[in-house]
Amino acid sequence: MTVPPVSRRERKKAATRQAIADAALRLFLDRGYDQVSIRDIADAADVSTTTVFKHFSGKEALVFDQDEERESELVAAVRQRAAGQSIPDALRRHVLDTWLPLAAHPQRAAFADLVESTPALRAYYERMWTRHTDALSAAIADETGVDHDDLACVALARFVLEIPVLTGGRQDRRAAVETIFDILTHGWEQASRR
Amino acid sequence: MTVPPVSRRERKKAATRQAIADAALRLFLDRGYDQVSIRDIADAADVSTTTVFKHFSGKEALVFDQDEERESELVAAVRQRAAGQSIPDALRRHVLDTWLPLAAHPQRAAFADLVESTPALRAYYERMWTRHTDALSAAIADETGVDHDDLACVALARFVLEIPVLTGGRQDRRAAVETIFDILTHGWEQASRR
DNA sequence: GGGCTAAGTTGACTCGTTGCACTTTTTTAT
DNA sequence: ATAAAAAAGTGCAACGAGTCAACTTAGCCC
Repeated sequence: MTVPPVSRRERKKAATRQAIADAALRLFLDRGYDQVSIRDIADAADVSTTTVFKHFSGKEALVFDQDEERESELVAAVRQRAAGQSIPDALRRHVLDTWLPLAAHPQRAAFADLVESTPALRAYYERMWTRHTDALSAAIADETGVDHDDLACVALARFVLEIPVLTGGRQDRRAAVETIFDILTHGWEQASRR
Repeated sequence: MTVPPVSRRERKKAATRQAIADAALRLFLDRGYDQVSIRDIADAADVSTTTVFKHFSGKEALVFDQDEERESELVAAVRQRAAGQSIPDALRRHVLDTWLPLAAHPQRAAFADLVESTPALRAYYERMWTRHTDALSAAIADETGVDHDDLACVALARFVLEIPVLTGGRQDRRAAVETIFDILTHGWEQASRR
């Protein structure tokens, strides 16, 4: 997975970052997002408030600690897809194989509740995904051999990234993902038939 | 359009609201969103900062003064569509006829720049539209005769509401809207064939 | 050991936003 | 018409998020 930090300095840095994230999540789950101030978190992690912001870009980022690398995985899923596989199918596979397991984690229930019940976190969560629209649509356009800002590619990318939000809180997530991809696949085939 | 306020009180209220919105827009276009504080706006409109928040829910809402009634129009476009017209076609008509003229306004250029160049405003703009997902998808589900939380309906609603963001800043907006609806229409027909 | 750099601290500050207590204006009921 | 209720607005103080600049500390490298 992630390479363990080498120097003592980097190890300590990672440790404080983790301490902050842990304290934050514990307090959030305990009291609710809005009832916890940055100062509370800093105190619990035994650091100053400014240090918190040195490690995290804002209060919302404390909740979604393990982001990153999703974008590159997504782009890779398109670029290195099996020969003869269509782009929507490659994305479908990737979503089913990679995103679904994440949502299945057991302790995820309380976490999902927290996000769902806090408007600021809902908004941040949505943006987190759609932020990758440009990278994904560029990859799709490249592989399709069309212009980089081709609208059909942008739309496909955007709609795929909308999946976590749309399927969130459903009982049968797998079926939900399939439903969306049925729509996207047929729409896409039509659009690229020109 | 909007009925003129009846009582003197409502007239005055509307006047101060307008004064605040005008001052805000002027200052924003002049100096940029982040370089203008609520206190600046309050001073320019000659009211107190608390009064500003009595009229607007937050700083971002000052920029998008004329929201509202879009949701009901959208729902009506689906519910009262011409006999024999499919739901995606009705939505396509509504988007082309109602949303495109709005984007064509001349003074809209500087305004669009402001929104585009300010992350907080971009985010607010996107939420503004997707906020209507529930109402629209409920209408679609009703008209289709399926369950209220049918995923295909939610997806269609969401994707339609994504159109302003996706087509923003394109040279030929009309063509862009048509492209998206081509995708959605074909996907939808497939999904509802069960 | 000594200099360099990055992590962390401290405290003051800005800004969005809310709560509270108070005045003024408008509406409504008597 | 007048008193009471309701609504709009004001001023002020406060809170929390986030930034900034100056400083201390600790790990790194020669």
